[in-house]
Amino acid sequence: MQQQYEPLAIERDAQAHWDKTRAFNVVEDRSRPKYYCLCMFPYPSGKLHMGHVRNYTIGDVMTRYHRMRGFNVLQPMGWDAFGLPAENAAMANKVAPAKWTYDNIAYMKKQLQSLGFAIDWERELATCTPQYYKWNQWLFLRMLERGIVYKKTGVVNWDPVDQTVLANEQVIDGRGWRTGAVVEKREIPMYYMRITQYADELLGALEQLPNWPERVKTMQANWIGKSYGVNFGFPYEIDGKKDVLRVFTTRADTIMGVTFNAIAAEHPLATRLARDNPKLAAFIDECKRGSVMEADLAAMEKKGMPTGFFVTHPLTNEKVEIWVGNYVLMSYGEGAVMGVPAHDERDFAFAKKYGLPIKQVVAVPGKAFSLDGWDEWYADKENGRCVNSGKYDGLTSYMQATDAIAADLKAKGLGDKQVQWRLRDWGISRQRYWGTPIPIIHCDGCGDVPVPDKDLPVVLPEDLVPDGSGNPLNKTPSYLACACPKCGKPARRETDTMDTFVDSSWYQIRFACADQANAMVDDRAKYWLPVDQYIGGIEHAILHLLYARFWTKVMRDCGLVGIDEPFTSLLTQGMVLNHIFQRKGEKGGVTYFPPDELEIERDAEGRITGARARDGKPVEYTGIGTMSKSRLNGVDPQALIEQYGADTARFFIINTSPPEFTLEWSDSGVAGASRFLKRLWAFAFDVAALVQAEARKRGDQAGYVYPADWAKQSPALAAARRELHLNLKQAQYDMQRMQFNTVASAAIKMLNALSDLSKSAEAAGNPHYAQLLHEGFSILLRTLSPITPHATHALWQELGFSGELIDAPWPEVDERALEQDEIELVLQVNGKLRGHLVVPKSADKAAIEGLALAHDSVTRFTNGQPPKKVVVVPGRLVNVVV
RNA sequence: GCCGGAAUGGCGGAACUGGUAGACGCGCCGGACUCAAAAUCCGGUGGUAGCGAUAUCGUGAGAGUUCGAGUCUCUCUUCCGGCACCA
Repeated sequence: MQQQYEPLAIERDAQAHWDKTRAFNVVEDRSRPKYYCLCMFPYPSGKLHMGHVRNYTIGDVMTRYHRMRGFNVLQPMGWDAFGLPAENAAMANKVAPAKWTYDNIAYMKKQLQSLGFAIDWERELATCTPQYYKWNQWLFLRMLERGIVYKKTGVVNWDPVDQTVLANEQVIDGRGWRTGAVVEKREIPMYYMRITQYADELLGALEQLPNWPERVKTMQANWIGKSYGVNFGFPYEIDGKKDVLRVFTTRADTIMGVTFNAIAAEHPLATRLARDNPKLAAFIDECKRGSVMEADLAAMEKKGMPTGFFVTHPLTNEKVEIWVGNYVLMSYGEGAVMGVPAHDERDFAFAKKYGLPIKQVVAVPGKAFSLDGWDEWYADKENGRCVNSGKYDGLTSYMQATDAIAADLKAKGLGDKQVQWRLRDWGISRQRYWGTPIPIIHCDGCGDVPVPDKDLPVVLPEDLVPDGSGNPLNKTPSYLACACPKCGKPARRETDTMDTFVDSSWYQIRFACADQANAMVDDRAKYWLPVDQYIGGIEHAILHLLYARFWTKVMRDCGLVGIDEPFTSLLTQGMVLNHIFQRKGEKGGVTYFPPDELEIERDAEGRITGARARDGKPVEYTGIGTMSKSRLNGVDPQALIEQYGADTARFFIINTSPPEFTLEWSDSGVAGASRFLKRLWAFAFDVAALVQAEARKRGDQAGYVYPADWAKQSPALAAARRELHLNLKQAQYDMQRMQFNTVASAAIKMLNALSDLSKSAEAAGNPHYAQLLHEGFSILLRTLSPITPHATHALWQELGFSGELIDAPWPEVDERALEQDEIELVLQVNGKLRGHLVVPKSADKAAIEGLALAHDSVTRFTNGQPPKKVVVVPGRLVNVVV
């Protein structure tokens, strides 16, 4: 072994060893508790970025730590391999998406392996393989049978030049990203998954996820958006036909105050009324156009136009005019709202603007209603009573009146209480090539026919190269042509593919049995599921995590898995940030500069003020932000590993910030991490030499019997050993609560304590000094091993510890090492620190009080007067109150 | 607007159940080694006053509870994230 720290060689050897011994390949073992640690799998975009490295390092620390604690740990890895970027790359490079994707996977896998993650690579999967997506198709068909999948028309972005459907991210300022053509909205048939059927459970079960971050649960709850109210209708007659205008309201108690109704521009009634009203038609057009401009939406002025058409109030039979309002959303509720200006702030503003009547129907005692301006209490649900409301007068408005009014509406057959959700069903059809084929065949005679199970998978041809003008599957007769499974006549295959969120909704389940060719899941899933710890970016807080939860519940209801929730614990890691440097051009353009190519300038206190580029000219410092390609402030993990090694990269990432915080990149911080590992390495070799020399002197190799009472041997040794075990105790606690940065700190402190001891005079001649270093390194290397597995693996052998480090148990704290014969207490007078007091361990409260009161630091402040009170906190402090 | 989170030295951050604020790392300052630089090692490093022991102020602001508050309660400010003409 090299005395020089050469991370690349050390890491290569350790990785080769783990690989050869299949160290991280796991099988079900009921004799041990299992621990399934999963990081969100990467999209194979080409190469790893620092966010990946951080994500997988955090996961690896957890994996290795739990392994040491005796768990049977599964950490798998796979590839979220379908998706749009492959098609874009294909167009740019004229390579098939399949080849591009598989090449990227091969490269990124090498990168992951060079970081030394404890991954079971035998379970590796890629979602773009038929072995995987067959089961997307299979479950799709089961969902179709159960009515969870259904077909309806949906709106898509249509590029009229390329004759293709665009994803939302391909629409820039309302225009196609390639053609610049104004994007049109088109209605096409699509498949939907009835996630709304599970809305209640998806919302309610959030409470049973105590180990999910609060904000993720809140985001999901908002997204699902449950509200209680009443759905009812205003009868009307048009073209000789009777109908009702349905609205949803959370304030049914204010129905008696309705003075108008507003409907969305896209509402069918609006379309009908515009037929004989050109002014209205123009207004509706304006509304539809306006809504495209997302940015203005929030600040948009509330506008409306009367239609001259009246509906009947269901309880008073009064006539109520319909308005078209630009603020009414077609996509929420019924696309129509009742207008109660007296008790809704927005309606109030609308009524004032257009001179509509305002009718108070709720009163709060002691508050006066005025038409002059809005007051918060007008919308008070808690304290109001109904007024001007006929038979409802006097009822407490929200509770009693809502019930009474809903009952009356129900009796008339015009409405009832209803729960309204913001959540929509999940449209999964994508008019794209690089995705899971939807297993449907279109037959002129039989309609849409599901592909029979025996014909699965419907295999996606891998040699097509998209050119941007629509889905290439539509131009591939060999794919399109098929026989109808029902009647046998020639038919046409569906060419839409599934949303890639489908792929990632259940990969965590497939990892349990990735090699199972005959079923979607098998019994092994029962052992491994659910995932004990899931780790990934906050950007997936809503969609991915919600879809995965939904999918798990569907699989449960199909009898495929026995769990309700896929992820027991969730950790959302923070983003990786770096400094941003730029120079503004004469024409206002901005040029960015990579931080590592600049001479950084700092002020007297070390703050960055600016920089100088290689051309000698100044560059402006604009602060920190996420690493991004466009801002050139990304750090390439590959270069980092090549320069410093994986252990340094891992140690820096773990040590610099807690996992959930953002991580600010710092080149000097990386250098610091490297310095620590070099110091560890060099000191370990000194210790190894000393230990071997001692063993030779003793003439036995049998190892050590540590002395029972270190304190008697030497105060310095006892103090160092105490420091060691104190830090171990801290590291243990911090591992449990996933605050890994302080685990790294504890390891540094352990090394500092041992190396300080090596410089003390007391250590030199002490017969137990080598023993303490030996014990110290056995603890230090194990504490550090989840973070920097390679260097610790090599040093474990160098120091002659038995077995392999990855099989060594997590070290145990020796509580006796923490005990002290004398304890230093903090002396406070009136809560302020005034000095320190050393007392024997055995001293009781009275004795401590006596010593404290006699202490100089106290008598200085007491002026001989007796104290009002003395607070003694055992083992901590004495506070004298005067 | 609503919901969630946060605010601690020059910087990242530590302080678990209220009990020595600033651990550890980075940066900075000084020193050693060197012809010199890099690397490495040693020492210092919240502000103010003082040669010093020490005093005093100090965890976004203000109040409160307490012998004692970064930590608990209330009010406010700022920042970050999410959602939102949601009926």
